[in-house]
Amino acid sequence: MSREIRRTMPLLSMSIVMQLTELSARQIRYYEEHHLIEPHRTEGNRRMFSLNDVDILLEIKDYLEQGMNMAKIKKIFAKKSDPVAAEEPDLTDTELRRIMREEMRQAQRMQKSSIRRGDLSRFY
Amino acid sequence: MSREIRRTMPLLSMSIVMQLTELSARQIRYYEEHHLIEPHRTEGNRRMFSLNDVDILLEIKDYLEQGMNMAKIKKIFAKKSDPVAAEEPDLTDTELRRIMREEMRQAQRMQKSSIRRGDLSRFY
DNA sequence: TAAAGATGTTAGGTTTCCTAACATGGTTTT
DNA sequence: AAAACCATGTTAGGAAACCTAACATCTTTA
Repeated sequence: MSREIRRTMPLLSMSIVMQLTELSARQIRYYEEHHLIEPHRTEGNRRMFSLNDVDILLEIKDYLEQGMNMAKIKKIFAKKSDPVAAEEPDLTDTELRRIMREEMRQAQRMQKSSIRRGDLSRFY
Repeated sequence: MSREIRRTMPLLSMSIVMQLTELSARQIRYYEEHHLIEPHRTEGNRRMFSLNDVDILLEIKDYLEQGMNMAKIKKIFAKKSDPVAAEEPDLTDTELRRIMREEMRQAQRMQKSSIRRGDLSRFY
């Protein structure tokens, strides 16, 4: 049957994606600006999202809540879709510096959290 | 996770249901009038359909293409959702007569088609 | 020929979405 | 500390999609 629902079919309007993800329209459009999603467009230029888009948005939301910034998140997705080309990123200087900063922050966070998780406090 | 997509979640706007089913908006609204579907409404009164609604619409379309009329189709769905109460239908006389007519026509069709399938023509 | 059924079409109004711009409150950078 | 940047909010003006209600049309039935 061709009546199957594919993850990439553009089925969903802005409003329901907002509901499903609990993101604002502004946020969703902003992430599109950064090419993290590329929703389909109707003839009348309205965005139509796929279930896949929703998944990506939820992932983005998760990263943001963990304190990552756009630059870092972009890098993650770039690595996912093409782990090789991700070695030599074509990012602006500013973005690069941001990423490195974020990288360090993440490292710190990992330390802290793993201490909590593993309860290594006895070593201090 | 509550991130699961349920068949009954009202996710789909009119336009994409039109695409998925190849029915006109007029038709879809008409079938709603006859209570074959009951799409959810947004705060702004726009219909939102579930995947389940789409299935039902496709089923309706199928029946229509087989030559059934609304009255018959309604009866089929009534029987499905409540096979017992379907015994004593509270339909208008007109609808009832329509159904009986349709019933006979279906009987004829069944005969014809089963003849073709089983190739009983040798008995004639 | 008139009634009923199923769908098309049109009109006028409302909701949802669009882009573009400016506003804002944190962070960085200088 | 001032300037720049990031991520998001907000607003304005316009267009697309949708709504209901009514009338039109074509088939089938009475």
